[in-house]
Amino acid sequence: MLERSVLPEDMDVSRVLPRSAFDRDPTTVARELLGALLCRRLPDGTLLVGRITETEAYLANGDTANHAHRGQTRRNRSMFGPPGHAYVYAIHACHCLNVVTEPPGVASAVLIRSIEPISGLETMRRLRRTHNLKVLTTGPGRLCMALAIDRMLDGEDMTRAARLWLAAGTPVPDRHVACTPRIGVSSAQDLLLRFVDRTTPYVSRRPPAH
DNA sequence: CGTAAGATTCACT
DNA sequence: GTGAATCTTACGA
Repeated sequence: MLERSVLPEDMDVSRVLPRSAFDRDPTTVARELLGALLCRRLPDGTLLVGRITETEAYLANGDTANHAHRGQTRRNRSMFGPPGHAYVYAIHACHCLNVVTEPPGVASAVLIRSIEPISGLETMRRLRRTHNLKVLTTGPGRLCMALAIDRMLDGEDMTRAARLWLAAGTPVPDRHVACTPRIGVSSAQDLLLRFVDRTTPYVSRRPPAH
């Protein structure tokens, strides 16, 4: 299959999201990140791009699923820093990527759970050791493996567009967005803090048809 | 220092 | 759907 070498007009990875985009409550940021572009520059110059299709918000207050709900530790330190930085942690044998939200001292974040692969697919396939598009980047651990994201990128300032950043994409209209409970967390199942683009197959779990 | 618990994934039934 | 793999972190002794 041919590598897509030129991105579509509305997928300009230089439209970097500014810090103000993340200095807001995580629920709003999670919703608005749907459709944005997750961009990764590898040490050899390879550019990997995916369109965000699934996110989750983790709240600073009253959210026992938030790693920071019992205070700062070595692992979650990044979440207490400025908005727009990455919080990357390891779980089981995988890594998960979050973007820190709200001002320093307010420990909230948005977990990026799935992307639709846009550019750099051959490299992603090699990193993931699969040719199956359906599972290439659908799931927080899978997308981190596909984009070579690990704890080295914890704390990275994503507004500087160096190794890892977010760029504006095509906004996803409300009628295409489903809100569901978060995946893999036992607490707070009553909160609808997961946001999914219902029109794409590139998500970890499809929400109910209606 | 030992142990338990995951914001997961994969192979299987 | 179910269960096992896998491994880092956190926390208490």
